[in-house]
Amino acid sequence: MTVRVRFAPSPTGFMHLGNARTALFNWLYARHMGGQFILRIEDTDRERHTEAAVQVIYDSLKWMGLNWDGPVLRQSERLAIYHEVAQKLIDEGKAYRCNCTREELEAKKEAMKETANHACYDGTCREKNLGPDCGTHVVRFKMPKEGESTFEDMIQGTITKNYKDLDDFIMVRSDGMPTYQFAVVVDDLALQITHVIRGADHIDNTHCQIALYHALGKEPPRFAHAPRIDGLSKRKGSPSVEYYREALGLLPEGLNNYIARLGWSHGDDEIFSMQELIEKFDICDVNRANGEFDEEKLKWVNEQQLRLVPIEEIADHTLERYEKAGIKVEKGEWLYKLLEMMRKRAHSLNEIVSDSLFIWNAPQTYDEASVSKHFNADTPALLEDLANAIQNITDWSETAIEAAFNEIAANRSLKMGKVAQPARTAIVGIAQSPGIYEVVWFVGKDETVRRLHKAAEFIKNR
RNA sequence: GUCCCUGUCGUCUAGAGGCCUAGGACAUCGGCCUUUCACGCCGACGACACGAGUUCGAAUCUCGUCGGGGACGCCA
Repeated sequence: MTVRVRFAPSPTGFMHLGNARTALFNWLYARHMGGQFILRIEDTDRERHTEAAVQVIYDSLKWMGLNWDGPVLRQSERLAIYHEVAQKLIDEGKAYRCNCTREELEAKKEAMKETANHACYDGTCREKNLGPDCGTHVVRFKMPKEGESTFEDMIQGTITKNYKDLDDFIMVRSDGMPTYQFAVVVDDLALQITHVIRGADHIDNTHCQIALYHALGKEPPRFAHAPRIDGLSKRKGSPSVEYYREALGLLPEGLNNYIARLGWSHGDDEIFSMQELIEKFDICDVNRANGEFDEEKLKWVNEQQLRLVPIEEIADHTLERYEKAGIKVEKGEWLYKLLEMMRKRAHSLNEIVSDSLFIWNAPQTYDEASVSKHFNADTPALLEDLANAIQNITDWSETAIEAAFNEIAANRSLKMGKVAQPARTAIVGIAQSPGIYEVVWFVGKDETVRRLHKAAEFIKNR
């Protein structure tokens, strides 16, 4: 039997990192097993469900590289089926209508909290056999009263619960919409889902759902409940995928790698390509305890990925960012060479772009600390000599540029730092950049010469 | 309150009774490299929650205690 898993988010308007990991685990398991990964949108009820919110899910998944198989299932389009199944269960005496009002329920629940240790529905309508004409009503599932419910979770192991602690949960609301609890089972059955991989907050629900499967005469799928990710909600903006893509400028491989390793591991391995993740991931290897989110490590993992992915991909991710910065670049050898230079030292895609803008934009001002450290009365002459040496270069290569620098340093008996740092400050605006020869090469001969003279003037006029 | 799950360095984890004086990674601290920043390299610090068992032997098995998380919606 081929593995069929699904990711079933409700469109809340942003992709929470916990959800993203659930999606990743499902996707990895499907790809690892040669199975299928289905996307389902849980949009029963809820005013907040907008198309924009649905689009966020698509965008996040696409960016992460988690492609889904087949059409997307929308719960809102399946109301007839839910009603049909509900009716069948009522006819078989496995579900019943309940016309208790919310107020009555509320009161009973309060009363029960005083006397009993749990607050289940008291079963007022359970044996009434109410017909469709009983007024405003919901449909409840008739939960077994005796014994216990047990299942083997692929991550958590054996999980047991007494039926007496389980409720006659509502399957169909009074407005006719199915509840999550009910719709999941109907849909997972329709989609022939074999493995349900989701967050651990659904563990208790699982017993209800398994009871439903049995009532429908079906075998439940296998369940795997992944632990939660802690430490996200306190940080502003950071729980969503968009934040890591935009504000932090991460590579999807970086986020995926980190998120996969949070709660899952493969020996001492830390860095995985997507392909390696698919090969090595197994849902059984996921840990049981909650994990604490650590942005520092995320950044480090991302840095490693920044050095590993194909340079063309780095280009794809930076093109738009350059455009936003007002720079027009095209994919090609020159850009790849630039990105190779930048990726070795950058921590994010954003940094690759922002730290390389000096190539197009001459410094408007000079960093104060760099100025006081590297500019002095002798500097103008030095920079002008250097400008002349560079002006005389005939073959524009890094070797030639290096030779020019060496010549200046030798003539003046200066250590290279005494030449390179003032030059760097003059050309970049700050005394921090990639190797100075590379920098000069990218800035270009004429522009370098211009900037050197300009800085010399600046120092003289101070 | 009731129920469910969970507990190895600050954090992510390796570990499936002897290989563990507990390994790796991030962070931190120190050093090296170097024309700067960063990278990289080397080193240091640092944990089996606690208490009883079982066993020749326990981080690994059992029970209890304490701690952490979750569920108790006509939300998903």
